[in-house]
Amino acid sequence: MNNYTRILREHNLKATPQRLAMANVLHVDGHISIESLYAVMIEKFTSISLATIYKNINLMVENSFIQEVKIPHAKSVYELTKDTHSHIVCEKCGKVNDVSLDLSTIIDNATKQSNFKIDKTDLVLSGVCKGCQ
Amino acid sequence: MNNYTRILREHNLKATPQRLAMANVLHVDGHISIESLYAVMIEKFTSISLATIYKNINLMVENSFIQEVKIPHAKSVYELTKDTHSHIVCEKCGKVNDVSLDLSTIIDNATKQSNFKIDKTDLVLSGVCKGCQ
DNA sequence: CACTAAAGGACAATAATTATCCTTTTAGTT
DNA sequence: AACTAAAAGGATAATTATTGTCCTTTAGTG
Ligand SMILES: [Mn+2]
Ligand SMILES: [Mn+2]
Ligand SMILES: [Zn+2]
Ligand SMILES: [Zn+2]
Repeated sequence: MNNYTRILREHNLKATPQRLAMANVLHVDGHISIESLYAVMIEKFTSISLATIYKNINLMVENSFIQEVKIPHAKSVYELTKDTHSHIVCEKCGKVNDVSLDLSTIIDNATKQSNFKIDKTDLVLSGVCKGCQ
Repeated sequence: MNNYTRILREHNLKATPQRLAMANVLHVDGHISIESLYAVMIEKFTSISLATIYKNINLMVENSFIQEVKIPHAKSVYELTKDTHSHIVCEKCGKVNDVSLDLSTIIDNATKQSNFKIDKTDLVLSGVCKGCQ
């Protein structure tokens, strides 16, 4: 039993071929939009329904197996949940990369300033990647 | 000629009553979703079309007169463009507040790590506000 | 292998956003 | 103030994105 099968089962989700393939695409591509995911999936499952993609994406998000990343002026992408990290997106080519940044000082300041109890950060940096400069 | 009239004209946008009212709502409410904005606007302009709201929102965004703020697990809100700042949203009541945070160190680190030329940050902190704790 | 709940697929329904087309208004210009 | 051209508004159709329904198939369990 592979890794994704186990994780899906832990959330009482059946490990269907479609779901395992989705997990694999997410693993390989890293950050992918719904429409790109569908385009890749339909290669392997010629009759997969877009509804299946949506239903599974939503289930996986609810179970924190994957996460949505909202990108300025672009469609959301999805990724397998991993340790907290930030994102950097290229305004030219749209590439989305991970960046590991320590936001603890920022969170401390924001806590003082707002009196919120903060438990999550979503940081997306925008700019131009090496290749596009 | 009031302030918003002038700003709209600078962008070659006609200062219609609808647009001035929208700007005013954004000024008063701070961060507002399309549907809330429409709900407020229709009080003043009983026959305003939702298409007018969308068309104006899009025009104003294109002209950087306003900005979209994407919120995790919720609909986007819009605000008048002002100095760069971050946002903090309450997961209980949905309230969105501004926070002024110095991200320069973060940007430096991210630049080193990614080799991107960074020109914009979108940071949304999530948590629980004072009133909801 | 048999059984049952869950999931997939086709497609209808809904929600969100944009486009079209005609009328009205704005921002000048006489 | 009346005149005009371009822009914007409103009604509504069209498109796009997402969700729901319903029936068939499959995964997981014994
Ligand atoms: Mn990531
Ligand atoms: Mn703000
Ligand atoms: Zn690039
Ligand atoms: Zn709250």
